[in-house]
Amino acid sequence: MAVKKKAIARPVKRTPRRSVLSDEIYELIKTMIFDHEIAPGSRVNIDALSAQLEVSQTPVREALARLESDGLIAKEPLKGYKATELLSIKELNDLFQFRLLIEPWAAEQAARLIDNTGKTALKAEMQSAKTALKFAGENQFQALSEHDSRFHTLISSISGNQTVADSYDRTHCHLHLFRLYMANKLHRIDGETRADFVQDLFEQYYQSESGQLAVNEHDAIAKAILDQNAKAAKAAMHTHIESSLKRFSPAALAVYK
Amino acid sequence: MAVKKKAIARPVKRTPRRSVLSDEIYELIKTMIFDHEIAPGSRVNIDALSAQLEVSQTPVREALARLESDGLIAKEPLKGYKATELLSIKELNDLFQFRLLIEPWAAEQAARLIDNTGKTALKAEMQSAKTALKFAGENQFQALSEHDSRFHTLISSISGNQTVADSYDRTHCHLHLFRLYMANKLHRIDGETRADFVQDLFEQYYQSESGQLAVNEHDAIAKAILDQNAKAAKAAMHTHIESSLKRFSPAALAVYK
DNA sequence: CTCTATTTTTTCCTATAGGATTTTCTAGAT
DNA sequence: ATCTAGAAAATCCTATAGGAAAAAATAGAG
Repeated sequence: MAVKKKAIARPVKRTPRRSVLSDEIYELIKTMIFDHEIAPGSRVNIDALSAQLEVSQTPVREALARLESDGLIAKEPLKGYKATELLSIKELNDLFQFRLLIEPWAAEQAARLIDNTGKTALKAEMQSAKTALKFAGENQFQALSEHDSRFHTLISSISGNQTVADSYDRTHCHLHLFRLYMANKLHRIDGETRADFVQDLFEQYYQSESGQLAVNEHDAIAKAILDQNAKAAKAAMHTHIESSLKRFSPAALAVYK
Repeated sequence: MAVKKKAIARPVKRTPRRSVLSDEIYELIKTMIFDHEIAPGSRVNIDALSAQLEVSQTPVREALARLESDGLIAKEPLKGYKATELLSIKELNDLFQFRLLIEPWAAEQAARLIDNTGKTALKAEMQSAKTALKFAGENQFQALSEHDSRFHTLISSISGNQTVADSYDRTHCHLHLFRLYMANKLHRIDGETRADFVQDLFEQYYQSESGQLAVNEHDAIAKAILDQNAKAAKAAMHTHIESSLKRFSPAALAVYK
């Protein structure tokens, strides 16, 4: 029954403590990489990072270890961590080749195995895509990019094969693609004319006609899956990925030229 | 110029300090999972583990975070880490389905792109397989299992697509298969007759005729790749994986019956 | 002016202590 | 005898300090 009257004016920084801190930090750092707050190839200082995020080093180290497994951070022993570089042309092609091996099959299986819960989720996701198209400029890119990521993850999940779904998630392909986009955006701020050109190429991918085009392709995939037409779903996914690479390639080439 | 005469009788446990400690710990714990020193489904106590390995908690926590990304350890927030369970029948099938998507393509590409360095490595690996067949009993299983793992990793590497090779490595499929084998071996020690039956099924996979069979299939794959016959390499790999699943399935079924 | 060697600084890496949450054990009541 | 409630123990999770190694900077000699 001791009177607990410490009354320390402790800053209320951590409100109710929602979950595990290291998981939060993991997501935070991933977002920082996403947003180029941690630039590709730049070194990641553990002390500075933990100070900036106002946590101890331990959760930061755990998060970095996981990000290293994900291939987003590279560790050089006794030197420190650094963010991985942007995808090279070859790596971009490799990534899309990998997707061609995985995703058409996943779409095919999804068409075969989808249930009512899955159908509802898929319909809702396509609805959000149409909403996204109404935005303009940066918002549209952001919204469509997020839809794109959720769409592909959803299908690999509906495929019912967790191994396949996990292997797809671990490529973090949308994160890599978005980083390429961001790299150009930042170049543009520097006022380089070449970058303007590249930027336009990127915007072709999601915005205006091409944005509509990507959503149309998603629509074709979704329709085939909802109709449980496995063959059509597989073909539509294959076409979509190849188109997607074609839309990306010139932009990527320009970055490395 | 102070006389540094501390002369503490410190135990010489860390000889020359070869590399990074957390990497060492990562490999150590992975081996412990491999060998069922950490049994499937059992809890992993950080305090106990760090005491046992004679290091602090930090490198252990880093290693566990990476193993969680690998899917070998599961973290339940505020409850602790535990080793993942053995593969279920469905997960076993999913894993082999995944391999069917990846590996035949990898073999095909390997046949197209292999250079002299790759050819030398592949020949050497096949030589080691023949040596492995000379062993008996447990040694043979161990040697063939390790050859099997190296063989598949080598081909995915020669394919030239790092994304594909990484995604294959991260499935840790040989580790999972070996854990199934070990589970039976331990059951057998308990003297259960059912386990004896299962054990026999497993030994059919690698030992005696089946051991020879697996190596023969590897030989066919290697020959096709060395001949740079892409189509044959793809077909041979496909056949091999399907055969492999057939050899494993009855054993896995028996475990879960 | 350039190269080398030493000092300084940075940064990783490890160890230990304390707070918070969950689990387990014991005691009491129905 | 069984179930519930409270206390005790175990364990995870976070924070901070100190030691070790490598990188950077500076000073000196050629």
